[in-house]
Amino acid sequence: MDYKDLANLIFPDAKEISYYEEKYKKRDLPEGAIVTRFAPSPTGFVHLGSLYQVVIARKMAKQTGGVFFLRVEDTDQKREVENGVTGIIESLRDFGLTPDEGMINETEEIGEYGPYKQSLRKDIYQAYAKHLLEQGKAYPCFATPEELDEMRAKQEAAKIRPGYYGVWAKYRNLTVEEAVEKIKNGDPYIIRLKSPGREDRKIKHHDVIKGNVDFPENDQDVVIIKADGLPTYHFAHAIDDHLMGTTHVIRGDEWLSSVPLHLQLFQMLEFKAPKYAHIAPIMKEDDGGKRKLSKRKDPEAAVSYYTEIGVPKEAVSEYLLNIANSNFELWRKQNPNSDVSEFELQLNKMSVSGALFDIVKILDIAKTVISKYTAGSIYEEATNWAKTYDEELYNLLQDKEYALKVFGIERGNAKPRKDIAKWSDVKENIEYMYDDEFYAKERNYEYQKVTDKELINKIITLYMEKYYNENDDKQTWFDKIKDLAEEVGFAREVKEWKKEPEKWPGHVGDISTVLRVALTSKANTPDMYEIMQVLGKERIFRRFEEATK
RNA sequence: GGCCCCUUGGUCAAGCGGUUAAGACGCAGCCCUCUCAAGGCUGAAUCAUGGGUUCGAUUCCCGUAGGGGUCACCA
Repeated sequence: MDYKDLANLIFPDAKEISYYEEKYKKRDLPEGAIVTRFAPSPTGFVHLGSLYQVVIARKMAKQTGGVFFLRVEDTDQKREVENGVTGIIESLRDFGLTPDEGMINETEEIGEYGPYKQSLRKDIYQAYAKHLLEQGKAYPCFATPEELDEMRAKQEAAKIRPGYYGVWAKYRNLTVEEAVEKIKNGDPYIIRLKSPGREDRKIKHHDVIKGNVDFPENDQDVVIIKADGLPTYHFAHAIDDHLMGTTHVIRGDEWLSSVPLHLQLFQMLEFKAPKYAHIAPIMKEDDGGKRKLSKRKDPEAAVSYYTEIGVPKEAVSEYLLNIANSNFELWRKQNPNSDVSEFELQLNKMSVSGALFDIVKILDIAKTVISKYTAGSIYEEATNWAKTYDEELYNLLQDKEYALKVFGIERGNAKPRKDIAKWSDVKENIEYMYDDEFYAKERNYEYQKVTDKELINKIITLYMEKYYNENDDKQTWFDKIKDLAEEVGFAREVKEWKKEPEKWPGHVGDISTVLRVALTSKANTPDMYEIMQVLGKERIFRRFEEATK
């Protein structure tokens, strides 16, 4: 009896690996094309850190004419969540990050290298496991969980390196006969790699992001096929990324320490190893210290958070790109209107240590992004957001023609307004432009500098009776406010007043503030002339009359 | 604890043996023919620490401290 007999006993139906090697042809791609992937567990949850990886992986593929695919890693049934795959795909779509191939919903997929769901690839993994068994590069291990616990306890007590390796690898050197007997006897087992590594030898690894990193060789006989017949992550990674033609494995740096194992696996399977790029995690300040952004503790760790508060998807992507390559910011400044696809991302320029997450900066980017939208796209996006998240706003926006006028205030010019960072800001930004809302709410007329009610009423009345003309252009309009200021004894020009502030009780700005507050019940608003244009004479006068009561 | 990685202003960071140590967010002040949001200008603020190497270290080497990751039949 030899290894072949053992292999046949364990996996009698597995195909030859040549079958798969031929089935999955080398990808026909241009020179330098990069193939990347996103390989989540189907939990339905997408972490900001995962989105970060996706932004980077997809961008690298796109900018080199390569492929970015989605593979579902569901080899751990405990992690599975109902409709988890759909949840992930939808989250990615919300950010405009659709994969070129892979799963497209819970059950369907596109692409020539499938199945893209690991649980459906069981026969593939078993074929390769059989191949290793045949060569004596893997073996069945009969250790029970209790046995392993006991071993670990002993190792811990003796303060030696824990794990299944060397002399501790109890079933490593069983003869084929002994193994066969145990199997025939019905003893449960899993398949382990027979690691040829030695802990006292170093391997050199060049990581695309981390640079040169030296590790001891892997000498652990890791599990490659579990009791349920499914592979462990490590084994699946090697098989899948080989067969699917991944050129660059871009993943979180919690995987960095598995590199020696992975490299060993590729070598033992006689595969060409991919390049690895290990991304530093996005961190969060936690009383003085840093820690990874946490799914449980931090709402902003979930990408759905940004969709919910209505941060535009480009803003999130740009922020992430900015963390990835800080020269992105400079590029954006020089190319304010270029598409991000024109920016060339460089993996080797990425930071090796984790950046603290900065929501303020994300919102700043969002403001700039939104400021470039036309009134029309703001209307579309805000309405779309409001439909699911804010019914009141959605109702306000029903009169599209009017909403467009409101959103058009100080927009579409060279220096557009920059006051909306997220769609959830919109309502309070435009509410006062709607009469129903305006009159329904309690109005606090805080006139700032001018406090005398008589004078306030005089200013408003004078303005209505003597100065307001709906046909005035902006210059004339403002000149008239100056005239009004003069008439009530205020300075015409702010500058003049600043030179000799004791000469007048106030300046034209104070007068226009009175009008602004009377009109909107707010001390700060966008350009008052444009607001008045949108409101129209009748509504303006009604508001003024209301204010003088 | 073993192994691996990291350390420039409050934050993101450029830098790669000689620089007045970029830039952005935030903060403060000023300016901008009405207030805001912007925009412009100005300012405060950084090389963890101790040793080397060198004519010269933020930059190279070693130690220390601090931080992060990892040590599963989870990914």
